[in-house]
Order: sequence, then structure tokens, then C-alpha cells
Amino acid sequence: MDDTAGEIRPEDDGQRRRVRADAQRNLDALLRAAMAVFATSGVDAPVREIAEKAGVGIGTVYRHFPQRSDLIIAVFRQEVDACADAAPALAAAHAPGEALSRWMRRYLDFIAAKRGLAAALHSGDPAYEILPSYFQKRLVPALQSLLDAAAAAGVVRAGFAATDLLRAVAVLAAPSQELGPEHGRRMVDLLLDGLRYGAGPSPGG
Amino acid sequence: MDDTAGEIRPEDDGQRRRVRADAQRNLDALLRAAMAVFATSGVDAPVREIAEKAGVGIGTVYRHFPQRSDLIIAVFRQEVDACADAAPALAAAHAPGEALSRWMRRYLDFIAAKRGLAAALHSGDPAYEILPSYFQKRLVPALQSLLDAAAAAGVVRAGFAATDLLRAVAVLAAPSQELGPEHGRRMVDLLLDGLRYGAGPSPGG
DNA sequence: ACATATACGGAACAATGTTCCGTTTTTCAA
DNA sequence: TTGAAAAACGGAACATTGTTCCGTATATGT
Repeated sequence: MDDTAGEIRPEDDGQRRRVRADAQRNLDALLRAAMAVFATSGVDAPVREIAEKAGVGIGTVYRHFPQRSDLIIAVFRQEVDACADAAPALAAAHAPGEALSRWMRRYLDFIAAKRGLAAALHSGDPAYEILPSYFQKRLVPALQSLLDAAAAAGVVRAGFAATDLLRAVAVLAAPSQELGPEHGRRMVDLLLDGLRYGAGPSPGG
Repeated sequence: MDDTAGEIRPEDDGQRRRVRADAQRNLDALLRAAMAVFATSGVDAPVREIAEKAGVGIGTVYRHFPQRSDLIIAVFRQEVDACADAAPALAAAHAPGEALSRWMRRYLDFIAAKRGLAAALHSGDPAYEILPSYFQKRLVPALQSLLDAAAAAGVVRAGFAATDLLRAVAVLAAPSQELGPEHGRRMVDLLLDGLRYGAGPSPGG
């Protein structure tokens, strides 16, 4: 059993073994299950519940995500990516002004859904410290491109920082939990109107 | 409700036995210990740690606070009370405008310190649902009295709702965690300047 | 001083995050 | 195709922490 090296081992820096198919399958199942469970039971849902829903053992969960927070982070990043990727898609399908407001609505939904996660984010757990920077890294460019396009088209004024807009919406979404879902939408629309105000030659024509 | 006639038992509505001295002592010790532990380790600190710091057994903690959240709530209410009670004290010691801005600073400190608690508040646990109303019930009148006095003195404009101001500061305090403690202070000062703007005959003289 | 209500302390229980390791499955080369 | 090793799996076992229970200790009032 001592495998006395006949020839060195086939690892070196050449490509190692492929990722096992079952491992990949379980990883996908876990992410899907976690997303569903977090959405219904919140981010405090037991790991066992996610494992069961994914049809895998607990050990498998911890093989892929050494800590519970790693699973949360993975889901979060995935949803941030989805939101960011929506920007170019909307830009391709709509006029600049329409694309901008649709994306803002999309972003608002994301923020509202991530309510429970926000609590974890601010829990002080250092595991989550990387999330805000990822959030910014992905979403700021996404929004900025929409803003620039809208400004170039003359439907909003230029010079407004995407960062500030993202933060403002995130903050505004918080009270909308208690004040009804309409509140957040109205506030976002108001912000957009504010941007439109100083835009082209005149608001009315 | 008639609860049987006569005076069978010595309870009725006459005062029952005095609260035992040790019970009161332990209650006080627990509140003090909890406040200290929450401040250093956050609201997720283990109950055992608080019990130890207070010098009592775990059973005693649960006698006074049947659930962990009850202890958190008790500490929260106590600190809300302290903040609310600061209003009349400041009003007595300072001119209306000065009292107002000092209290706002005091309130900002309270909000900033209660960061971890805010996460628990929005965790969805129904145990905490009563806190926002208590918060409003105590702090809105406290701030309103300061606002009214300042408006009467002509140093701020009238008609601004205390509720909105409280909410705005609470929301503004959140980003100040990352942007440094100065940020929150500046934002509050800005809000107050906003109030002063439409106040008397003119800002400058 | 004594009887009793009250409160205390901590062992025991339950839920949940995490680790460990024997077993199973996949991959790769002969 | 076959066999061995690498990789992954599953879940029992462990650690931590909220909560319950109950025998013991103590304050209160007569």
C-alpha cells in the first residue's frame, strides 16, 4: 500500500483530476436549497434543514461550506451577481431612462428580500466583512453604466454618484418594511424624478 | 371580574408579601450585568455569561426573565427611558436651541450604541414587536417638547414632526458605523440647521 | 422560633453549529 | 474492463447555548 513512487505523481502543476460530477451536482443542489430556505425561513434556518432539502448529508454541506456563514455568503454573492447582470440586459432591451428605472425597481426588490441578511451583515461577525465591498464592486459599475447612458441620452442629469444612489435606496427600503411595499417604490420613483429634474432642456418638452 | 366574594385569601388587592430583598437585589444586579455584557459582547452574549457576571445562577436569570429576549427588552426599555428622561433635564439646564441640539446628540449616541440591538429588532422575532411602539411612546413626546420650546423661542421653524426626525436620525446613524463617528454627528447637525433655516425673521440677523 | 411562601442554583434537556471518520463513489490508468 | 487511489459522502458524536425542572436555601410574617 506504500505506493513506492514508480513515477512521480501525476499532479505536478498539470491539471489535476476533474471535479467529481456528484460534487458539482451537490454544490448546485445546496445553493438552490439554501436560497429557497433562506427566502422562507430566513438566514437563521438550521443547516440540517438545508441539507435535507438538498438531499445530502450534513457532512457534505460542511465539505462545500466550512462554516455556515460561507453558505450565506455564497447565496448572497449569487444574488448580487444576478442583480448586477440584469443591468446590461435591461440596457439592451429598453431605452436608457426606462432601463434605469426598471433596474432600480429590480434593485429595490433585491434589498427588500435581503432584509434578514442585512441583520447578519451588521452582526459584527468578521466573516461578513467582505460582503459590502463585493456588493459595491458589482453593483456600482452596473448602476453607473445605466446612469451614464441615461445622462448621455439627456433624460437624467449627469454627475450623480452611483454609490450614493445605491446607499439611499438601501436605506429607504428599511422603513418600507413597516410602511408597506408601496412606500419603497414611491421613494425610489421620487429619487429618479429628482435625477430627471435637472436633465435636458426642460422637464416638459 | 368578581373573583369570588369575601376575602378568603390574604391576597385580594391588598399588598401581598413584600418583594424579597434578595430578589430585588438580584434583579438589579442582572440588569446592570446585562447592560455591561451587551455593551461589550453584543446582544448575542450567552445567558450564562450574564448570570456569572451578576453573581447568580442561571435559574435566577430565567425566574426574572423567562426568555432571553425579555432581558434584552428590559435593558432596552431602561436605556430608552434614560434617553427620554434626558429631555426635561436638558430643557431645564439650557436655552431651547441648545437643549434641542444636545438632546439630538444624546439620541444619536443611543442609536449608535444600540446597533447590535437593531439587528435583533428586525430579526422577525415577535418578542421584539413591542419595542418600536415603546420607543415611539417615550421618545416622540420627549423630542416634541424640545421642538415646541425651540419653535416658541423662534430658533427653529414649527410644524416639523418629531417622528420623522427620530426616524431620520436612526437611519442616518447606520452608515456612520462605517464612515466614522463624525459622519453621524455632521448629518444630525445638518438636520438641525435645516430646521433653523426657516425659523425666525432671518438666519443672519 | 417556626411555618410557609418565595427565590435560588445548577443539573438535565433540547436545538443547532461543527468535527471526525468509516464507507461509498468517481476517476484514471493499465 | 478492471482495480486502486483520490475524492466525496453521510451521519454519529461533540460543543455551545437557550430553557426547564426541582430539590435546597432563605426571607417574611406571626
